[in-house]
This record gives sequence, C-alpha cells and structure tokens, in this order.
Amino acid sequence: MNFQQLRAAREAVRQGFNLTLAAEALHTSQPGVSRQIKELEDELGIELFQRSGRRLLGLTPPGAALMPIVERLLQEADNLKTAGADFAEADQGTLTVAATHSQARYALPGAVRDFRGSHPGVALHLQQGSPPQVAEAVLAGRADLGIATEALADYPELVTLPCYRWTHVVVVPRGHALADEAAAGRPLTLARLAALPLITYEPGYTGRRQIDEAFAREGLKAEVVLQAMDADVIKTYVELGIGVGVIATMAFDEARDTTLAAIDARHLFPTQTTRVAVKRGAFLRGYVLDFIETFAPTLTRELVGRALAAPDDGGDFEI
Amino acid sequence: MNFQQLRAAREAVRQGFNLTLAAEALHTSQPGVSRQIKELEDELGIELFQRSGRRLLGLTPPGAALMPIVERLLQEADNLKTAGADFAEADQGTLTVAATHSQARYALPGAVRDFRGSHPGVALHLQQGSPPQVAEAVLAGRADLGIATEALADYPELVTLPCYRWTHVVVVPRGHALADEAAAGRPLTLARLAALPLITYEPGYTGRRQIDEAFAREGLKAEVVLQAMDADVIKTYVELGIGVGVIATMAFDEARDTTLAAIDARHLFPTQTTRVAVKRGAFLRGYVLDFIETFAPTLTRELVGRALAAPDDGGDFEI
DNA sequence: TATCCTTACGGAATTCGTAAGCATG
DNA sequence: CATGCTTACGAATTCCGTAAGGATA
Repeated sequence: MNFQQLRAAREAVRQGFNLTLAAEALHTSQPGVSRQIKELEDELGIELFQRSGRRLLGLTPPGAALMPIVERLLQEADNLKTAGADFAEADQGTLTVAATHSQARYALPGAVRDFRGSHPGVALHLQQGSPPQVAEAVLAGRADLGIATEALADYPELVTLPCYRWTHVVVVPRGHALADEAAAGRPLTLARLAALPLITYEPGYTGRRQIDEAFAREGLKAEVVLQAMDADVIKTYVELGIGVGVIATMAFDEARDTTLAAIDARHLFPTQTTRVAVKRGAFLRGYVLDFIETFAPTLTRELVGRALAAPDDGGDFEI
Repeated sequence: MNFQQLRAAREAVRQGFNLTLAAEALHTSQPGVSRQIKELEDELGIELFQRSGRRLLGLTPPGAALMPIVERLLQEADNLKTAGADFAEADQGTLTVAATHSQARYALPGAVRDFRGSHPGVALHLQQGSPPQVAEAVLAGRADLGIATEALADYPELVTLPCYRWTHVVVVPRGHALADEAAAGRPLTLARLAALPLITYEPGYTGRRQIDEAFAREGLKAEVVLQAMDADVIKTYVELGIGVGVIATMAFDEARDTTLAAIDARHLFPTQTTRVAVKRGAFLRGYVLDFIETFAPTLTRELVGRALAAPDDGGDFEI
C-alpha cells in the first residue's frame, strides 16, 4: 500500500470514476492510475469500484466504506507536510483564500494589506467564486480557508467560525425621492420598497435569500428588475436610474460613491453573519491563523485552535 | 513520503530512540531505518529527532508536534487494511484479547466458548497481563481489545465501555468462625475483618485499591499476610488456613470450591466495574464487535459504534 | 466509431542489505 | 572498546510511461 495508490483511488472518485481525467489531474499516465487502483484493490482483497465491463460506474459497498478512511489518510499526509513546512519555513509559503466577490472586494482588502505587511514571505492567492464554489475549494484542499456569508454552514466537513455581522443598505441616485423621504425623517418601509423596481444580488449571493424572505414575511412581492453577483454592477445600474439598489453596507463608500445616497435598511432585513471556513481535520499553518486573526480579530489563534479540535463545531459562539 | 519512513520514525520513538532495536522490531536492517528517518526528515525539511553526535536522544519540538500526526496516519493505514479484510473475509481472521487474570479465568470463558461456536474461522489469542500491560497492548495495536477493572480509564487514547459490575466476597474454610457468624445472621463488618489475617490481591489488581480504601475510611488497618495476582492462589492459601480471603464474587464457585465458604461482602467494599477498552480511532472488525456483544450483551454494535465515533467517551453511560 | 480501461514491455529509478567507517560513553 | 549511527556500493526489485489491445455506449 502506498500513497500513489490512495491518491489514484481518491482522484478516481473525485473525477466521477473517469480514470482518464484522474490521470490528467494527477499528472500521470492513465494506465498508471488503472494499475494503482488495481494494486490497491488486490492488496485490500476487495473491489473498491463497481465495474461494467472495463468501465467504472461507482463505488462498491466496501468501497464506500473504505474511501472515507482513504480521505482521512491523505488528509493526515497533507497535514504532515504542512506542519513540517510550518516549522521549516514558518514565515514563507502560500496562502490561498477562497472568497465571494463581496468579501474579496470589500471585506478582505484591509486584512490583505496588513497581512502582506506582516508576512512578506507568504504568497497570497485569492480565489473568487460562488459560496458553494468557495466551500468546495476548501474541501478539495485547493484553498486554505474560505470566506462567505452563505452556504458554508451546510458542509459538515467544514469548520466555520463567525467573523463579523453586517446589514443591507438601500442605494439610490442623489436626489431620488427615497433619499428625500429619509432626509425628512420618514423611515423606509418594505412596502415602500416593494413599489419600486429593485436591483440587488443574484440568489445565493450576499444575503439575497434574506431579502426575499423579508418581503415574503410581509406578504409583499418585490419587483427585482436586475440582479448581479456584485455590488459594483448593482451600483452602476442604480446610477443609470434603472432602479433602487439593495446592497451590503460595506459595499457603499461615502467618499467614492458620490453620485449615490445610501439609506440605512438594517430594520428591514435581517443581520447577516460572514463566516470563515476551514477543512475539518486540516492542519493550519501559523500564518493561516495569523491571517484569520488579522481579518477577524475576535478569532484568536487559541479560539480557532479550540474550534478545530472540537468534533462538531465548538458550539457556534456569539460574536 | 512513504509508509516505511513513517513506520521507522514511529518505531524509533517506541523503542526509546534506539534505531538498532527499531530495525529489529521492523524486521529490517539498521542502516535502512536510519536512512528512512533521514529521508523523512529531508522531505519534511525539519529534524524530527534530537541528536548528540550520531546518537538519538529524543524528539525535537517539531518532531513532538509531528509525531502525533504520524501516529494517526499509520492508524488510518491500519484501519484501511482491517476494514478491507473485514469485507474480504468477514468470517475469518484473528481476535486478540488482552485481559487480566481475573477476567481471563472467570469472566471470559463463557464468552470465548460462545464466540468460538459462532465464529469458527476466527483464531482467538488471549494475552494476559497487568491492567497497564493490557492497556498498552491495546494502544500498541498488539491486541484488538482489552478487558480489565483497573487502569483503563487512565489512558485518554483508549475508549472504555463498562461491561458488568461486581463485588467482593470473603472466603474462609468451611467451619471457620466467620462462616458460623454469617450463618447465625450476624452481619460481617470491616472491624471484624481487620482483626483477622487477610489474603487478597496485589495492589493494582482486581479492586485491591478499593479494599484498602474501605478499611482506611473507617480508620482501620487490615493485616494482609499474603497477596497474589489471582484468586486461585488466594483460595489455595485460605484452604491451608493461612488467613481469610477477599476475592471477586465471580471467582468463587459453589460447586467447585467445596472446602470453602463464601460470605457476601458487597456492603463492605465498593462495587467494581469491569471495562472493555479499544483504541480510539481504530476500525473494529465485525467479529470484534460480535465478541464484545457476546461478552457484555449491553454493549450492542450500535452502542459501541457510537462510543467510537464520539470524541471524548460518549458520556460514560450507566449499565 | 469514439471513448475508456486493460495488458504488455522495456528502460530507468528506487530500494535495500552487506560491509566498512566513525563517534560517543 | 563496545555500542550505535552513518556512509558506500552493488544487486535486485519496483516503478512508470509508451504502445497495442479489447470492450462498451
């Protein structure tokens, strides 16, 4: 039994039981992968993969029972290398952060700037994607940590920790009726918003679900005329007068967005919690913990360490 | 990185940092072990072992941090092989039970007989030892499970489950004054016992500590004239009239021990709990679970499975 | 017939044990 | 000077990619 065999089996599963793809992913030849898997099956004395003729279809029941062990094994092997590197060259390496656009654009820049200053030897990689993509990048080991507001809690193989809380604001062109009403002290209501064409995030992004739910709870149906993945796009169309924007508070910059007016909407939509996720059972290098603490000062090394050691989630604490 | 290197490092630690012994334990050459360790250190980029000249003294701080990962890695590798065998040949294999004399002699025979009947393909090995030896056999993977009344709870790397509870009896030759007093309805007291020469277990065996503590709590000092590791020896000397025996209830057999009389002592000494221990994180073959259930019917497969999955101990339940 | 897995083969790299060397208590 | 680790070397094994073969949708 060796690691190549285990990697071949894992990759075969990941690539949907296509050994040709698995071989490409592993930068090796296809017959090699085929052989590794066969050797592993021979040594274990069982067929891991269900075959129809020469084609792989899926896992056999024993295969389904053994693959989680293979995953843990390879995870620990990875931990060993990572831990070694953490001692060998504590101040250099690579940090890959998977994050949604909102996070990458508005929440992360400060932390990235500070981290680059304090850890000049660490090469930073920022991977952008939808919340599920963020989660899967962390799960597959392509990212050291993921940052998003949605979806992360749905993956039991991830340990998630709350970073910060935020709310939505409504943005309109300067001089828009809503801005005047707000200036006159008339509080914004959902009913008032529902009467206007809205521009906001796509479903699955940056609290969109909670926006929809807020309207639904009051029996209102909002007319979303345009939806986008990021606030920059939304703001652009708001400037054009296409509609009223609903974006995350952090996405509005008083100094920069001079053509727009923001109206507090924290009483209309629920507070969101942005979370950082790491793979359960993964060894985190010292500078990864540093980055997390830079990004969310409440998440100290000790606290993250305890959450990782805990089996379920360390009891999702308040922030 | 390969498994040989990891095994070499683990064995070097187990053998007290003596590579010659490690090589013997691994059935290989000493230069081989030396090389494996060096290669592992090279690949990880750190020195795992503290050296004085050419001699190994212990682990470096990085080594101490990485060795637990190595242990888990090798444990999972073992799990994989075991799980494979469990599917490949579910009904045959080897079951090694480490137990104390008391368990092997009095508690296990029934379970062993039943298990042999239901699992004729499984070769049974019974390893006898002191409670710490039982614990260490399980920890080192030399035994699949351990059964003892003492010590097992002291090892955090073991998962222990309560099997059954028992108490002590006092044994005397037939016609002894104590037997007459008991027959006359006069309850036995610790003070009465303390006035007689006692024969019981050695410290560290079969509830001896609780016997001593019971006397100490009443400010009494028992005179133990002879102590042994097992009840057979104790009973032999009681027959000779050397003293009064205190043994586990299960060690007295009315039908066999015709020359002796047993006097209930459950009101004098605390109830003992015998436990079964398995290595935390180890995969248990189906027949191992069967054996546990045969031995202690309360410990069903589901219950043991849950206890193994739980991180701490699954909350030591009542039996 | 295109895709995808298996088998066959040969060169290259790795592995491992023996023998010799060297430091330390 | 005995114990214990390292270095050196050569044989044997293992490993892996290329090329050809065969089954299936």
